[in-house]
Amino acid sequence: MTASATTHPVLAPVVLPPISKEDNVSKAPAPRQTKSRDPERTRAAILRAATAEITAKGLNGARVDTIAKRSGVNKRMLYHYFGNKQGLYLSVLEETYAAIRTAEIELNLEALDPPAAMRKLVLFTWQYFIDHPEFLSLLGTENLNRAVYLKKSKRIRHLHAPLVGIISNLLKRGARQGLFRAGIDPVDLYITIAALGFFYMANRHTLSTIFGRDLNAKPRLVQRGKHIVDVVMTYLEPAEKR
Amino acid sequence: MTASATTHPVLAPVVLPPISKEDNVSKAPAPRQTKSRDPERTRAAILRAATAEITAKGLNGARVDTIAKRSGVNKRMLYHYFGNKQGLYLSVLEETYAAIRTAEIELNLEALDPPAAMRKLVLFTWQYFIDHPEFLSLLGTENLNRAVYLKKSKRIRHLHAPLVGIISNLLKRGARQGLFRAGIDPVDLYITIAALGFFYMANRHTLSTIFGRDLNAKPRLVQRGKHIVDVVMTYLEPAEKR
Amino acid sequence: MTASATTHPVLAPVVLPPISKEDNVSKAPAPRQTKSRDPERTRAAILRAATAEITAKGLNGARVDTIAKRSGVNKRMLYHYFGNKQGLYLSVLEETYAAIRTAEIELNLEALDPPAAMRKLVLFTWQYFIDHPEFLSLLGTENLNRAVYLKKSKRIRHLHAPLVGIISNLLKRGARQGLFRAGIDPVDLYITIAALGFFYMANRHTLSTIFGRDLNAKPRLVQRGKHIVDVVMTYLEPAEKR
Amino acid sequence: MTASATTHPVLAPVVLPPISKEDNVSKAPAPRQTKSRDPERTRAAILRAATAEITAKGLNGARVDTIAKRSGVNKRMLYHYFGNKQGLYLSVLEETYAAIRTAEIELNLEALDPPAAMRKLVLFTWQYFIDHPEFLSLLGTENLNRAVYLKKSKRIRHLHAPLVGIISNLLKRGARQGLFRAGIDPVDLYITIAALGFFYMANRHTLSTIFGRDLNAKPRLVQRGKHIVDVVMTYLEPAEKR
DNA sequence: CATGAATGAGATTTCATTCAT
DNA sequence: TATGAATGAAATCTCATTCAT
Repeated sequence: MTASATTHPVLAPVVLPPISKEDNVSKAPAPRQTKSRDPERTRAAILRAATAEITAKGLNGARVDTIAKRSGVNKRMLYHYFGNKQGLYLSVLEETYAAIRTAEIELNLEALDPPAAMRKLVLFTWQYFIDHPEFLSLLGTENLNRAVYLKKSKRIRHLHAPLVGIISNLLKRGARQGLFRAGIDPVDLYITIAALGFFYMANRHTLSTIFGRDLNAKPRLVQRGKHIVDVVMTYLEPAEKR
Repeated sequence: MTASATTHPVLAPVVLPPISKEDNVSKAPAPRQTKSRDPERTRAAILRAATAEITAKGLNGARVDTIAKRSGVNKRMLYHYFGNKQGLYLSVLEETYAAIRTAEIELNLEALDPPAAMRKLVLFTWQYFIDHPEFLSLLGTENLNRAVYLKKSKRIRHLHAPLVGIISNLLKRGARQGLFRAGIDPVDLYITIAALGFFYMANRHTLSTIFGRDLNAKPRLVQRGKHIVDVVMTYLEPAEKR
Repeated sequence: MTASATTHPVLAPVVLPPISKEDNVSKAPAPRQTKSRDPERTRAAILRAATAEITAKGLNGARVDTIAKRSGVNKRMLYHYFGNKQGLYLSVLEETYAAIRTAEIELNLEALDPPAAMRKLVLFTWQYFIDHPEFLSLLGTENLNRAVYLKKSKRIRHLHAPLVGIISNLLKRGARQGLFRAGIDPVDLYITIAALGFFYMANRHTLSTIFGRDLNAKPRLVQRGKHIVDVVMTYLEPAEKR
Repeated sequence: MTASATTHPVLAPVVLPPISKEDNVSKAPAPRQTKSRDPERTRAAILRAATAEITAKGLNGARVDTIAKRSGVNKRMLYHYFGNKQGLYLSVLEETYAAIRTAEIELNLEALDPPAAMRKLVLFTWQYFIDHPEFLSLLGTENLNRAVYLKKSKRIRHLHAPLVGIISNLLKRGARQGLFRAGIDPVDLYITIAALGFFYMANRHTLSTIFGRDLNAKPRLVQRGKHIVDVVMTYLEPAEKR
């Protein structure tokens, strides 16, 4: 069973709005705002610039000066609001995780029948990775650090209970209706769903090089989406159906 | 269909010998070798230390001084053999890629029937990721760099043709015998096989944190191996079988 | 000859009330005073916080932000009342010197017979150093600066004439009555009296460390007081008595 | 009993050679030594410049750039040899303490009769404070820091046992011969000896200002030396003699 | 009078690389 | 070949002071 083309977000693009597009951050310094005195705005500007810089170059490669310049804010403010580079990084991490977890909840999967809900989740996840390379980069950076920053953040750990609950309910509903295999662990399944998209997108540069294919080409992205749905839905089919 | 326990490398540990174990690199400086005058040995020592340092901290986080100290070799030698830090990184990258590709070829998959060969490949890949965290780290680092170093290396690009050939042959043989679906692309399939293990292992630190599970625990690794085989083999089954 | 215990301020504690105890300055910001509009109070709060911060960390180590926070007063007020950090420091210096000189005059030494008056002065000085570590710190800081701030303050220089007068009278009275040696210079003597306590208290941290004794322990302080009185009174005895 | 003028180090100047004169450190950068490659010399140059800068301005007031410039050494070397500013400060502290303790031992007090030995020690100490203002400054700085650096240094703590031993022996010898009071504690006495000179010299800037006397004037220094000897020797006389 | 965000100058520290020995 | 001291450029971070509100 495959995803129907009409609902496919890559073919019918931008079904799911990007939350914080990297593209919005221009390299040129923002026009001097002559003492804006708007703390929230300043904080947000720094965070936006930091996300772009850190996800592009990693925590070690990112330059505080560059972040300050891009955000159009005095460097000193960066320390005022975030303490130091690491504090800034932690905030970027928290915001970035919060964004995807919030978007997932807003999918409202409870309202759909289990297979449709599952396809929607799988495609959403895939599309999210396409739209948010910064999320992928950040995961890579954080894992290189053995998640030391993530472990410091209480906020992040509490973000994930809802996700597991949603998937768990979905699997139970599906199993009760005889549409899904029984006994599937929601965390295992989520890891598999994420894995199929993450590896492709996060490693698109090396994979494109070693396999001599442009994995970023739009048709390939569409095809990969179908493939992922295919793999997951096949796996979920109850045994008697096979 | 699941992997039989008797062939499972995690249960029957260390079926595949690690090629360049990170563990071998102690943090203490190597015993002074009093003018070793053994170029190959010096080169290898530098490379080993550099692999450990770079995969632990990324290219930007790695310190040239630390690499020199760990390898017990004078810093000047490092520049003598590898030109600069980037050259050293490139060599690390090449060696690391060569190791996995060589190991794959040595699996001798042509000698097995298609499903057995496929299971072997899937489990090998999974086990390799478990044994070689440095490979995962390097991929992460290199993708953060948008594969700029990889693209410079002619050596690496030529390493991958055999892999695609092997998988392609395997799929064709299986399809001819009615054991696999037809029309599966070998690159797509390899990406899926790698994805299912890579994401889990590369992101084990963040995933363990956000889901409150120790993904490094041995029983979970065994279970994940079975899950991956299950997903892949189910996907490969021909339609009429389902 | 030793000080009698009944008049000893350490044994009969808190004979002389502390004027600006460091202890009163809590590290937590003072409760927001919602637009106090009480200039004197504001000034005093700043001065108290500044004394604590500057004497704890020196002029260079003190932070204007910290002083503002501790005093519960806006930073701008600090500049309003004291001009700048140096002006604030100068005010702290003046207040601190004024406090000890005022307390000395209030001893009313003229009313006592010379030996009793001298013992009272010596013990007062010793006790004052115990109760006012901030005074010792400030002297240290100011001398590191070669007294440049002190020299700017007309107020401070005029504070000391009375002290010299009091000691001078005391010595003359004692010599006339045959109780003290003749020809002792009051400034020399005051420096000696202060020296015997100052060095012990100001350097108690280093001295405790290098000699492996806790010089801050109360019994030791009592004993040191006796020792100082002993040294001074022995020195003052007329030659024929020895 | 007073010190005889003929042996007085201020009158017969420089009896005791200064160990590390601040004067030797010129403010102008040392002539570029074109890659001297003499580690000991480099280390010493940094230490000399650091001692001058830190004792003149305190730890917080001292500038790493200035130290580098004055020592004619690349700033980076400072971190190479001493880790950071605090490490450099600790080394300065250790060297400075070691210098006075070494000089004390070289007095060879055991060879003199007790009163002569005591006078020599008292005058040495006084003269040392005159010749080494950097020692006084450093004590002040360190006490402002509550001796946190000193406490870290094992080296310094072991330097002081000999000093206490020497004084202790001296007092015992003197008491046995009926020349000194019995029962005097060597640490108490040393603190008193040091106090009488330290306070005068360390606080000479403030004291000169508030008392309107130039305490740095040579005749006054001579007189103060006599006074200190007088105070100490009077105190040590056995009771029956008085 | 009151607030605390914002600033610029300058502080400490880091690091890949070179070079005298 | 081998050593590790030395370097310059640039990184992160600090701080007294000012200024819009």
